[in-house]
Amino acid sequence: MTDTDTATAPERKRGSGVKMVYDLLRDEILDLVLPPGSPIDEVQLAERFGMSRTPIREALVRLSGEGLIETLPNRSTMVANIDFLNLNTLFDALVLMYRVTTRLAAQYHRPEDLLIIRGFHEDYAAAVQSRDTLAMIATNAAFHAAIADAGRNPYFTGLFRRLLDEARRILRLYYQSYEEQFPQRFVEEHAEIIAAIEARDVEAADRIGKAHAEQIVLQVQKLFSRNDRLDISL
Amino acid sequence: MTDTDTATAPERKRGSGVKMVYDLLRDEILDLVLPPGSPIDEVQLAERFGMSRTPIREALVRLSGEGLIETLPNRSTMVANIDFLNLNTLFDALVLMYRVTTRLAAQYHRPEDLLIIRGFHEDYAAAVQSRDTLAMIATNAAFHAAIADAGRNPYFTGLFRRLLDEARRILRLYYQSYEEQFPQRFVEEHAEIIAAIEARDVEAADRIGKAHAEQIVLQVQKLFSRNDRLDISL
DNA sequence: TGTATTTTATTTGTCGACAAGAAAAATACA
DNA sequence: TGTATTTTTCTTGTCGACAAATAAAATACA
Repeated sequence: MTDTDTATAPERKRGSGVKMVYDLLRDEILDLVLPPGSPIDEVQLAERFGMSRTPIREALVRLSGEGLIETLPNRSTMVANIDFLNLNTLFDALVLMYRVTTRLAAQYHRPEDLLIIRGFHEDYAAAVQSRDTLAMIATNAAFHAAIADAGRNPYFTGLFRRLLDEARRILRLYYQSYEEQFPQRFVEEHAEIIAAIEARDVEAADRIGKAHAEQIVLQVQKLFSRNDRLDISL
Repeated sequence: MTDTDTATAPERKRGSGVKMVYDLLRDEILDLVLPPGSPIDEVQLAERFGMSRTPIREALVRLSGEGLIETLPNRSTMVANIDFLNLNTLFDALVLMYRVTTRLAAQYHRPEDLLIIRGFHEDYAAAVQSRDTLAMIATNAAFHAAIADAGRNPYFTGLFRRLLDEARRILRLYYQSYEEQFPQRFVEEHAEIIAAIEARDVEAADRIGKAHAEQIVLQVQKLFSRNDRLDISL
């Protein structure tokens, strides 16, 4: 938007353009800076980043592969909509992956994994402390992704990351409406999860992971049912 | 390879090139026509399909997003290797997804889903009858993907499809070495799965799905342990 | 005024060309 | 002969331009 965007990029390394565009667009989509349905203009992006349409296009193909943007043949491309009618399928998948990844982490984690997990745990706690909503959402996702990594199953990790991404967008909506509700509780639950993993207590990890996930799902569902009622009454 | 490839494509619709290349490469990769590690040359593909490198490139980006090809920056592109050391993670994920998708299908399927599922079931039986290995592998994957579709959870379906793809490559190896062993048994198990789904018996679907998956995994594992011993003894 | 048809405008998909990067080949040097 | 350095070759990443496809605007017609 400012002229610094075009000015500050006279030279850049050869393969770095796509990644830069991909990362930035992804963050903007997940943080709802680009809300669902926003049109995406290749030419505009090309001008903004000071590069040709080719690398932009590659980044868009990547994002489309992950379902973050939708593309009408020969016509517009836009940020993927959130399918509110089928949120339950997202929640089902999230709960199962929470359980499975926490379980596997308890089984297969190595000492160095715990350092990383604890790092994100502290980041999340700090974000809660400073009431930084966006940081809370992002570090929460990073925390659980780190746990999944410790479980060492790339297939589960891959799906879980996608689910957490989608959840990021929904949580963003959530925290837009009702701020500062119960994140402290999540901090404590995260600590319990870490303890179960460290103790290699698979069943406890499963149980706590499931409870944690269902806790979140329940709260979000409550929010949406409230919103639904509002929508109807208006 | 033959000159018909370049001759037969003077005109083609606008957005169809990528899909054509994508579909064909995908099949060739999954059927091991292009074995793991095969180099992929953009220019060569462009000549073969009679188009420029741009649509080829887009198809490759897509395939890379699904993990079917690996790409070294500024250097070669090749068919993704099979990670034999971590096959257990694939099997873990497969067994879980077999269970989950069969379960959901028992819960949420509609009458028309059963028609599709039965269709693939018969295709598979026919392939077994005619001892067409490649068709067996492909229709088996299609059968289970159809069940997943009937479960109506796009996240699970997406992961399951990826897993079935990867499994297709492994089964291809398997049937290359030891032909015609026990596919008839699978036909019967498939029939049992359909029955459980139709009866909406969730627990039975889960149980049979799990048993079916573990059956396959066990056989494949047996094969590979046999191969390992061979490798060592040579 | 309302609808059908043509024209324009905008955006995408594809192309051919060129330059950067990395490996392989060739050369220089001990 | 063996190693280091330069040169060449080959492949990829990026660019600017053009044509096809579609939507929007303009026009014709009732």
